Amino acid sequence: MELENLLKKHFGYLSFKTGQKEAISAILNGQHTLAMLPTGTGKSLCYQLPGYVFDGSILIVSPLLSLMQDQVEQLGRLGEKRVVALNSFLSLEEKNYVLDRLQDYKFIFISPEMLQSSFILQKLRNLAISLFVVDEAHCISQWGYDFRPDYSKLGEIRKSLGCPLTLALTATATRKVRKDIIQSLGIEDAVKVESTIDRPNIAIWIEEIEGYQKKTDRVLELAAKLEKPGIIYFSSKKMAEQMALLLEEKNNCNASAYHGGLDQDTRILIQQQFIHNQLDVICATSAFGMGVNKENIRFIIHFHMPMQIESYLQEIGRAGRDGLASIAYLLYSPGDEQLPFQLAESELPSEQQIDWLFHELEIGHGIKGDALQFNQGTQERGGFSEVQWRLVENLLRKEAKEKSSLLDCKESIKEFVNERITMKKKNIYQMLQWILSNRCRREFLLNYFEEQVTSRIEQCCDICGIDEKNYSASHKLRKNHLGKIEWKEYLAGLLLNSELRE
DNA sequence: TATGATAATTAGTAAATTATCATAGCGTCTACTT
Repeated sequence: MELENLLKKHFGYLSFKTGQKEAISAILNGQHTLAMLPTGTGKSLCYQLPGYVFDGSILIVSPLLSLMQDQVEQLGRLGEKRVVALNSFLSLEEKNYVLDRLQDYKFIFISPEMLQSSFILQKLRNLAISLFVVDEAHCISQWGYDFRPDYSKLGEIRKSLGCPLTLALTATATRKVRKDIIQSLGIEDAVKVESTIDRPNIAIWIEEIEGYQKKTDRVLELAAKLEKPGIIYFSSKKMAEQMALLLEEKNNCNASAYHGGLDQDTRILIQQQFIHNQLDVICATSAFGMGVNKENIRFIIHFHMPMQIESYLQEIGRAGRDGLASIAYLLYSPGDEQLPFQLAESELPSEQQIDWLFHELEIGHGIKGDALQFNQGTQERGGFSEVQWRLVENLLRKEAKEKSSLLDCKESIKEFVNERITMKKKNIYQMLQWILSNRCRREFLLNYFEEQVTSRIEQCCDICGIDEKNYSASHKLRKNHLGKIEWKEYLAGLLLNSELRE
């Protein structure tokens, strides 16, 4: 059957979006594929459609529980019942039930952590997997080295599953990250489907603002003026909370904070409220956004700078999925880069901590046979954070297998940590360089992803010049003058603006 | 978590030491698993 017919039959669409057809054709040809498709262009279709062509099951590695739930529901709405998410939401009974009937499921979603369970892996080995999918594959590169080490083990997992046909999906990956993904998964011969990272309907505006208080005032001003809904990104949970309160008090707008420190239920609730237009503004940390399919987000403000250009693009990419004009502000105060630098260092263990740990190992809290055993509380006494400890444990286990002496182990762990810190710092410097540059913002970003500017757009960036009025709430009112006018909100906005000027 | 203001304590009723409390603080992100 023609691909278009399949598309119509199972999904009700008449034509493919950019890149979808190329990726799907490659998969159906039996070629490993790395597909870099812009956000909101239906990446999931790239494995859903082949699911109806292939006989076996599709195994999808997904980074977030909420993302898995979303995908399960989405497939459910399309009338597909053979879907399951294998994660900790399942009770033990449910999990056993599912594991006993794996072959009955067409689409199986799973986290990289779950794949580390030998019991589950054994069950999966007995299953006919026709396609192994890594969704949000840049996580391999972004998280795999330290934050979620299980991401870096997907290549091994894939091998132990018999090297099934593989599809890696992502929206933003530099050439280096793409290479990293391909190497890590062991799919060197993969077909690459690459589309531009440019989002012409998102204007980019960078503003240098002296001091923290002025920045706060500017955010309040922007949030009052700009057409909503919008997201404001922070690198601090506390700041996100404070700003949400300020927005509610001073701007009388529906705002809420969102960060990893909130419990699961609250997070789901806030995300739902935002998607259903009950909230105008989300004050978030980097925890918010992945898998949030909201079409009409009109602005993104960065109160703090992200730690790398890829993260910035992912975050602003959440605006304007409907194709309408949207704007991304980044507010920079000299010295802001200190925060990401400190974060980068605190994620990894220090040299002293590593020395201390190896001293512990030498004096007998050491290696028994193959197993590394630490006394309880070693993590605490060494002052290791959860992330640092996980990283060290993982590295030790890996290095102990390969290296003969403790000293060799120590040196190679130090080397690894140094390399990571250098990498992270380099990323921050590049971000900073972009902020401080006076070249066209878009051109710089495109070049960073080794793309060229093909055409100049009218509403580009602060360097090329844009008309800020295009993005204000009152502009929308004029534009929709013949339609429904929400006077109450309009007047409230005017009032707030005049209050702010005083 | 340090800082500073105020209060309480003490063989010595004036001044130094210690206790208590409120407050500001260059600011610290990301997920899965039992």
